[in-house]
Amino acid sequence: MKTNFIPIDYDYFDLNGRNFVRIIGRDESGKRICVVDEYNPNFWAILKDGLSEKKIKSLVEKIKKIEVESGGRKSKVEKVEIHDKNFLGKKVKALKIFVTNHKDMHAVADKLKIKEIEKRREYDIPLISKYIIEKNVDPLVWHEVIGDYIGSGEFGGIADVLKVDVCIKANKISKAKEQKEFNPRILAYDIEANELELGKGKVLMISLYGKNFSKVLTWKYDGKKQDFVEYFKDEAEMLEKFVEYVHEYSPDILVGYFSDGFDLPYLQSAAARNKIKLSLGLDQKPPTFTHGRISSGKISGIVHIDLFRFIKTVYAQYLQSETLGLGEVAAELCGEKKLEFDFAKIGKMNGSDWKKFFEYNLMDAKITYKLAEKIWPDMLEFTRIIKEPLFGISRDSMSSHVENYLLHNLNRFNEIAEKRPTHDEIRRRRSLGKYEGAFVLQPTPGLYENLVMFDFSSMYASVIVTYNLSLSTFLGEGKDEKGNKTLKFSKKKGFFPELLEEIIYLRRKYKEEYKKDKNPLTKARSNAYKLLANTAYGYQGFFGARYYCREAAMATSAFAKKNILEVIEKIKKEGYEIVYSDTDSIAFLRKNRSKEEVLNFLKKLNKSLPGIMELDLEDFYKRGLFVSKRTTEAGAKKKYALISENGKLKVRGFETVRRDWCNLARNLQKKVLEKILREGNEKSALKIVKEVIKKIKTRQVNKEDLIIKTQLKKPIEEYLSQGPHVIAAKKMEMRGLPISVGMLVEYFVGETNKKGGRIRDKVFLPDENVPYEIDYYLNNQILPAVENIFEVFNIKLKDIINGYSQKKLFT
DNA sequence: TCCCTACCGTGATG
DNA sequence: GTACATCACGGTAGGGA
Repeated sequence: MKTNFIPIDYDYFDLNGRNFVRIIGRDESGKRICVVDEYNPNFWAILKDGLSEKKIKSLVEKIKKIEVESGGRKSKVEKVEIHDKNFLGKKVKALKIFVTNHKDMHAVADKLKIKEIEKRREYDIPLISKYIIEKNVDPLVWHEVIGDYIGSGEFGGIADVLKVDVCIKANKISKAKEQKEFNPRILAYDIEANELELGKGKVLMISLYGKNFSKVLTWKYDGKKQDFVEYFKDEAEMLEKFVEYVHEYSPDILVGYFSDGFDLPYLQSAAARNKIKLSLGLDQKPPTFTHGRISSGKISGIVHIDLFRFIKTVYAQYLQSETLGLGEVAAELCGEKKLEFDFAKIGKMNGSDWKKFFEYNLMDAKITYKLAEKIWPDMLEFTRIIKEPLFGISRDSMSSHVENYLLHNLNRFNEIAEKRPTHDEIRRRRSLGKYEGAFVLQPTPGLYENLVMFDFSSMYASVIVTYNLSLSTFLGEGKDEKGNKTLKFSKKKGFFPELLEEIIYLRRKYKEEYKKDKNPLTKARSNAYKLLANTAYGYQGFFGARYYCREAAMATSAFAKKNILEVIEKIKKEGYEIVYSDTDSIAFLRKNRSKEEVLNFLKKLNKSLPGIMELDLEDFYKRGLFVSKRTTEAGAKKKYALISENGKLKVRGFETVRRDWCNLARNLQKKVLEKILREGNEKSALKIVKEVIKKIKTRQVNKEDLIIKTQLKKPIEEYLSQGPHVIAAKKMEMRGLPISVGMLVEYFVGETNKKGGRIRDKVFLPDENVPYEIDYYLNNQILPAVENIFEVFNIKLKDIINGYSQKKLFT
């Protein structure tokens, strides 16, 4: 038989000691399909230079005899092939060694620590990745499969157990001629429990939301029944119905928010307590959880996605949200609002409280669904570009994404993959310490007019490409004419810079396409390449990378610095005044020159840049404000505010954009900056400050504007320094409130009977009925937020706050 | 108890 | 352990006067 299908989930199983890949997908009519494919596990043995053919032949014969046995399974070397390959850009002779079972490759590799073999590689690459690389069965891409139906009892009875429409043993899989659109069936879920801690409480309700599908399941009968809720006799019955509904809906993707850390393990433990099986998998098996710092919940045949994890690694840097909670993220990305619910009520709820609770729970499932739909294009594009299955794509770190992209493209260079670093190697790399990073120019404080900002596009990536900086092109240390130490890199293009050049090229191409045709897919594609390009530099400096090269990372930042300093000199020579520069951007004064002149100059500059380095116009700005540091006269770096010609504000580094300052200070600072930038002077801004000072002194400020939020970054007992937020967290713990690493701790500074003293002795939780301390908010929040801004205009705000220089107020 | 400084810790920039 | 270095700044810890 022959059919088109799209691979969604990958797994493998053993039969008679051999590995078979099991792909779950859909065919073009939407039927769920299982494709079983053969895979012959293999790894590489790179031979020592200059072995004679005779020697190699006898070595091959020796290797062919290797057998290992572990856990009742026997594996042997099935086949050995001799290949001409590249390793880190160098030509090598290598043996491709096929082993019966993937799990025994380590054991076989261990037996090859012999003098003729220089290195053993690729036994540490997961089977599914190797399979995709070798057989080109790429995830979320349409394929044509030719094969035979799997009958009852065949392949370990796979067709009897799996809840799929068709089961096929593949004979040949190739790319489909036509790439149709693919819309996965997404089902979102969310649970509520009476205790947050795993294993402690019970699951009170479960909500499900999908296309034309909306359910709330519960076993709580308090008050009158709601017509949108399904009631069950107990928790166990509810859990069983949940499993049934999941199978009925038949999702490709089951999605939750923080569900790796909460919902799925909670359901699993509730099922265990009730002595039932949470048989969510297409093979009727319960979810499994990978070990690791954060465990990942895997459901066989259905891709379980914890949206929070994908958003955290891939999306977070582009979000304005101060936390990555479902409410804030969904509000920003899809304009969906969470409902309100007072969790303090749990335990003493009446009928209408329950109704609210059910609605709240369902709304969470609904906005999770909407969010999943919204970011589906990004997950799809990431999957197609990196070629790893969706399950990993939605959870992997950025370094893994870069690395997987490399691994899936090495074949084009006939390259054997480098191994993962060992623990010892990681320790060594980490012990090397920091190397010199970017250049930041110290600005002179002041209010400037008519600024121009240039910036390099994907600067570090284009430096890597331009100067060919990578592990495989690193030649070692050398000396320049003056005898200074240098790092040498070969002229011959390495695969890393070459792939990166392609990424940059594709990024530019898809960015243009997006400009012409603004749709979520072209945007997601362009964005994925941008992220890869931006992370490539960090990857080479990352201690856990296969292609770690500290020298390449050092050289990248050094060449970047050299280039930007040269451009700064050229801009100065042209007669402009430089105001600021950080890493890849330069701000300078246009003075009386026209924009055309500036743009022509930019063109001229670009012609002088090496390789693929490219300088862009970031924008023209009407005004810009730079302030001094708090304690010295020197200009502060990474702290400025600009207003563009169409009136848009760009605020960087100021307290306005820092979430660990109270809203009163942040909002006031923002208003002050805006007034000054719009009006070109400080007059009306000063008025606003005075009003706020008065409000504080007369206790007219709402407490919510005084709350300070700080993240708890580690368990409280690990803190050496008892800062205010640690004290607040301790207070919460004493009261039995849930605290966890990563949460935002909220507190305010209140009045106590002692004057002065430590802040931490005056920390109160938001609900404590204590008046706020006027002096603290004046001197530690408002003053520091605006003092330096007014100093630019020679106004001493300290005197005004303390009421010394009343005369000055009215000048 | 006051004052100074080193260090801790968070969260920003690019 | 989960891309990099650079920077600002509040607040505590801890020693000396």
